[in-house]
Amino acid sequence: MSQPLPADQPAPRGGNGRSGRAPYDLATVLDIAVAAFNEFGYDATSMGTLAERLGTSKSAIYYHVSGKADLLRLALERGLGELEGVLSLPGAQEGPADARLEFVLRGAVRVLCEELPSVTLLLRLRGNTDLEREALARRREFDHAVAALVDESRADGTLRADVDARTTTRLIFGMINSIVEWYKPGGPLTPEQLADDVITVAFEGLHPRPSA
Amino acid sequence: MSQPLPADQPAPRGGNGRSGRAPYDLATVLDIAVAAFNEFGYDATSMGTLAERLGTSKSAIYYHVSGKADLLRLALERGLGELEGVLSLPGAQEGPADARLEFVLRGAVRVLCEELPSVTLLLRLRGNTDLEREALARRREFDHAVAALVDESRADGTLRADVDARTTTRLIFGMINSIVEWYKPGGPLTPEQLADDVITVAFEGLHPRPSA
DNA sequence: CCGTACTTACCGATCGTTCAGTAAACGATA
DNA sequence: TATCGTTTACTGAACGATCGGTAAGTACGG
Repeated sequence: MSQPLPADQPAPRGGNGRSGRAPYDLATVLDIAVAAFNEFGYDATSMGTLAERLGTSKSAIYYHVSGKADLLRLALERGLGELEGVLSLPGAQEGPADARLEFVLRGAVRVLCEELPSVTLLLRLRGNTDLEREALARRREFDHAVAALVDESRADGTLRADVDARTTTRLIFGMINSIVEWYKPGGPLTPEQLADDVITVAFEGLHPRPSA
Repeated sequence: MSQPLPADQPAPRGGNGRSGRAPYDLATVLDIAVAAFNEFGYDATSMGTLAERLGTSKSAIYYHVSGKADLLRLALERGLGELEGVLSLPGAQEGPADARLEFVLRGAVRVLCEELPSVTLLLRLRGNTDLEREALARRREFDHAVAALVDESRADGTLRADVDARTTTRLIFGMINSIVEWYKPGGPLTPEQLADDVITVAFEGLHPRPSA
């Protein structure tokens, strides 16, 4: 059960024992679980709470997943997969370094907004277990790829060189990653508009430009 | 025991029962606890782990504090107090809005670096208990004060107006708050240098300026 | 009558916390 | 200086609650 990410089961229709409600599929259980993990924190979320929110018993969850860690694994896989996918897009591999950097940053903002719950979970990991440490390692690889683009852009003269490259990368990621703390999908701010704002603030700063 | 923050007890000297080691004071227990909370997360840190790191028994901790929540409360009080202190400094209350904004942002960076453990704890709260929610409310008040400075600066024309003020404030805070995820005190990067870098990136952006 | 999707009942482990007891140091007294 | 009572700073065992997870049984559609 629940290995790589089935994405969609054949849409079960029948009723369960007690009521006319449709049975849960893995996606539903996962959505509820990730939402709860983000609300209370992974460790502070009990399987009992999850069951309560699903309207079932604790053990019913174990029919769909092998355990609490499995829920975390599936969620992290979704977020990390999408994030890594940005790097393999053509816009991240062709063209001048600063254009690729902007493309990847825009892609990161887009994935953050589209996969908000799972990426939120990913960004709050503490590395307590092997599973968490593996996810953090993959996240760090993504950071390194962006850091490499920053280095290239600095060498090209399209990025300022009076601030340390490492610091620059971290501050920019800090800005982007903080989106998960306040962005509400469906609100007035679209992911595209937010990406524009992030790029504007990151590259041009808060001070008004004569050229802009 | 352990009410507002005694700051320093009269430095006990005697040995305890089992060895020649000096007894712990509240400050030591608090330091170890906050470090562990930041490493594993508050909920994932057990009193047993704390005791192990202190080299004592679980119950010994209860001689110094009333419980796990008390350790959290004391740590949050330290971080919040320092952060709020920045707002009452003269530089935050006199002069043009953009200068006050820069002063507060520099102050926030300084407090983050100086009180790294307690501020880190503060920034990772999920609001599961009344205690946590109260701390989050105080943190939000600080954010609002900065947002007001952003509004003023925009009205003065010293901050760009083509990005939403709320978004601006959040992105800047995202940048600054992310410092707790990677800053190592005692390293080559001093708090002052870091504050300079933050101000540079925030106000002037990553693109090189003709004027700079 | 078989697979699906649960149910109730329960397990051992661990959680934060409490409690009774105590060894060592200190201050006062004689 | 020897003795005594108090305070300080713990120890070790145990508490009830809750944790993640399991075993066995079962209603229902096909």
